Order: sequence, then C-alpha cells, then structure tokens
Amino acid sequence: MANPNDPESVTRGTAVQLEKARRDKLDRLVAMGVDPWGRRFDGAAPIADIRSVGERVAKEADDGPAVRIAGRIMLLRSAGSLVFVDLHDRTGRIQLMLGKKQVGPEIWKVVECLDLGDIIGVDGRLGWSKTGEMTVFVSQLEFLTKSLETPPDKYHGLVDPELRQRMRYLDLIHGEGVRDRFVSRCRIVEAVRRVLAARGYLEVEGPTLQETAGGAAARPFTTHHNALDIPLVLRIALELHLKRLLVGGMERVFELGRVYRNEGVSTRHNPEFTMLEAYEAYGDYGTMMDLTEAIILEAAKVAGTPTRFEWMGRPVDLTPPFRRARYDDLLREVTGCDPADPASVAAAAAAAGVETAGRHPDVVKSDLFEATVEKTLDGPVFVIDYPASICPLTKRKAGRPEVAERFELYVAGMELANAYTELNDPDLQEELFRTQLAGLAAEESMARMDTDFIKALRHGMPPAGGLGIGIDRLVMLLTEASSIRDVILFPIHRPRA
RNA sequence: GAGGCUGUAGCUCAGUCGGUAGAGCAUCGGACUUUUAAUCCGUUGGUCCUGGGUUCGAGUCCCAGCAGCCUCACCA
Repeated sequence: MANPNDPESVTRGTAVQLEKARRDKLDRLVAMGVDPWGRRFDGAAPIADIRSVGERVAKEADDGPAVRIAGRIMLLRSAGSLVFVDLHDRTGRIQLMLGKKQVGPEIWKVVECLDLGDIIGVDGRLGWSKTGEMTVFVSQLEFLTKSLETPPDKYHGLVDPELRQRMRYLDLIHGEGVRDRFVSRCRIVEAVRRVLAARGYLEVEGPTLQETAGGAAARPFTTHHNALDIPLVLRIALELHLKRLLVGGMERVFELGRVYRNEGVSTRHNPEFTMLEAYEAYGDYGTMMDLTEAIILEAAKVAGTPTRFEWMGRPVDLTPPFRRARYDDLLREVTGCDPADPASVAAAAAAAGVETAGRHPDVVKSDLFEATVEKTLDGPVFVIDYPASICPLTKRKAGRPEVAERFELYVAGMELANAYTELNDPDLQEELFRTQLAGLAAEESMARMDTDFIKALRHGMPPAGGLGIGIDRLVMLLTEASSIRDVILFPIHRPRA
C-alpha cells in the first residue's frame, strides 16, 4: 500500500521502482569508471561453437580451453560470492560461473551491478560445473550494455500476443521458437532467390508508387505527391511492370517485394505483405507449375520442413509432383453440378447460399467454387483452367476462348500461388480492361485500364508464363504457423489508446 | 463488417455471494563458492482498460466505448 504521507509514493509505481534499481547500478558502474554502454568487443566465438568444443572437454578437467563470448544475461543465480549466469547469443545459451575470488575485487564490483537483460563479454576457461553443466569459468568481464527495463517473466516469457508483436524484440529474445521461425523465413527467401537465379532470372524492382493500381483485385492505399501535385496509389501487385520488362527483352525477371492492400486484417491478411512474381518468356503456365514446385521444395528443404506434416489441422504432403486438377472437374465432383451449364451452376450456387441475382455466370461460378471446393483442398494441388471471364490478364486456351490457362495452388484450403499463361494480345487486353463484368464493383476487378501497359503490349510481349507466390503464406506453411502475424516481424496494429 | 472470449503489479496469473487487492517471478535487504525457473527469511510495488449507471458500498452486476485474440465473411 502506498503511504499517503510519503510524497514520493505517489509516483513510485513498480516500473519506476524497477528502473530506479537499474539506474542505481548504472550510476555505480559509471562511478567506478565502467562505460555502461560499452564498445566494440572483438573475438567472441558463437556459443554454439563453444558448446561443440566443450563436448570434448573432460568432465574433471580444470585446464579447459580459453574462450571468449558475448551475449545477453538471461538468468542470474547468486550463491553468495559465486554467481551463475545463463548467457545468450544468436546461436545458443551457455552457463557462466563468476566467483568472487576467481575474478578479483575490481570485476566483482561490476558483477554486483549485473541485472537480467544486461549484455556482457567475458573471457574464461571452458569446463563443467560440479553438477555436470557445461560452464565458462570467467576470469575477465567486460560490461557491454545496461538494460534499463525489466525482462518478462523468466519462466513464462512474454505471452500476451499483442505485446509479443508490439515488442517483437522481446519476443525474439524470450519466445519459444520465435527467432527460429524468422531465421527460417530468411532462409526461405534466400532459397526462392537461389532457385530463380539458377534458372537465369534477373531480380528487378518496380515502382511501389503508381498512378493506377493494377494487376490484382484489391483496394489500394492512396497518397499524394506534393511537388508533382498528383494523387498516387501504393501498388497492389507487381504484374504489369514486370510484363513491361518482358517487352523490354528481360526475358526472365522476378520481383520479391512488398505490396499493399487496403483491406481487412486477419490471421491470413496483413495490409502489407510480401509477394514474389516471376515471368518467363517463351514459357506458359505449365512452365510455372514446374517452377512453383521447385521453389516450394527448395524452400521446404532449407526450412527443415518435413515432407508430410499437419497444418491448420489438415494433412499436407509435399511429395512431388503436386496433384493437378481441372477447375470444372473439381466443381463437378464437389457440387454435382454441370460446370458447362450456367443454369446447373446457378442452381448449385443457390443451394450453397451464393448470391446469383444479376451477376455474371462466371462470377457466380467463381463464388460457388470458393464457397464449396476451396475448403476441401488439402493439397498441395494445382487447380488448373479457370473460367476465362474472371481472368482478364490471362491467355485463353487454344480453340477454347471460355477457358483461361491459369492455375492456383492450394494447400490446406488456402491459396498459395497463382499463375497464368500471360495474355499478350494488346487488342484483347484493351477490350478486357474496358469490359467491366456485370455484378463486380470496380475495386473487385483486376480489369483496370492501364493505357501505358497496353501501349507496351502493342510493341510485342513474347508469349510467357507468369507466377505469383504469397511469401508470407509460404513461410506460414513451411514453419507450420497458424497466423500471418507469426511470420511478419512487425504486423499492423491499432495505435495504443 | 458480424459473433464469441479476454483486459487486475514490470511479466505470468488468482480474486468465491457485491464488503475497499492476492500469489509466483522480478526489485530491494539478509544467508549461502556449484547453481539450473537455485533455495531460505524479510521487503517494496496497484488509474483492477476507459467512461457512465445500479448500490450504503463495484475488480465483481448493467450500459457504452477502447484494445487484443479467435471464428466467420472478403482477399493473397
């Protein structure tokens, strides 16, 4: 209970008290001539390496190899004039022992100023404690950085999901498997680039600020350029500029970057997310299926993902080749309707609760597919050959103008990749841009007029295959994460009240 | 956008029937030269998410709002 007679007690919350204790120690360090914010510390070995050396040190040896390490103090156990420290670096954790007699009075005064979360560098000999724990017996200590904040509960860590995301730095330190997952994300992204580079693709960077948000069906973020005094939007896809590069003779290009969609937030959606799009001249959607498999398999390898596992409670088997199934066939199997007969599709749609009134038959079909078939796809499965009218950027199948050469890759009911044989007929492209599908709001359509893009196509874009992969979702799959927030370091949040 | 759940100390959580706030960790003080979430004794620390309402009295009941999580819808 705060003492009302004590004027200081009003401002003395726990947090204030905890910080004061740390600042007192900081002042003591300064008073004894120790810089609490440290300097360059050369020659520290990764703790993981030290540990493998330690395995070869005899248990009773008191002349183990000299080692030098640096890291953060995760646990402190004081037994009088003997202090045990669990030190963390990016590679692992190891125990230190600091003895009053062993380190001498100068260093011991520094030891008395250590708190959980402080960063130190030490020299010592590697060996084993009496209770059989691999230990660095410290002889020298260099104070590197003071922590002024109390770390989370040393046993439970940071549990509150909101705090974990807002204070990701703490989550990375204390969260079980959190750092491993983000390391996996780095490895996966590296693998994606490696697979594409090996096939002769060039990585490029298109504009993120655009006049027209094209290449996908989504609401863009809007902004304004002051000097030019023009409205701009943030890109929602990479497609149209990469295709311009195909026209420009960069026959194999990809971009791996951020796109922005001004839409809902959920466990599968963040307003900014990372997309891969790759385009290969003289290929088609079949080429892209092979590429997709190659990328996913290599990514799974570097992430250490098993071939068979469960994700979102559903079985996934990454054994190649992935299953391929026609859109219409799946629709027929699941709903029993005749996909070629709009009346039959409409009846099935009505039965599934899909709105049909005043809507284009292919939109109804697409909604029916999403409402019934998608959920059933454990995958991975390439769904191929989509209704042409919902694919305004896709080449039609030879002799079958109602079918588009497009595939989407589904895993556990979630769309992971989307690819087509690219439409390169400028006249047809312009017509598709002009034709707004009945029952579709402008923002729901991919068919946004981009006259500059049409102009590029008129100069001749080679026949090509194009592929898009949602990298965040790929990472979710391969690290078995159930929320996109677990694979994005800093997901969006409402400002704190 | 709809529904459900949650919000109490720096962190993790209790809080019974409505009677003025509890634990563990952390902090501070003490004991300890072999600890492992060290242990033991003592200590400090509260805008009970915010604002209303009911009541003699609200962490608790009611209403509204804010934030988070989950499910669904849309999308990738």
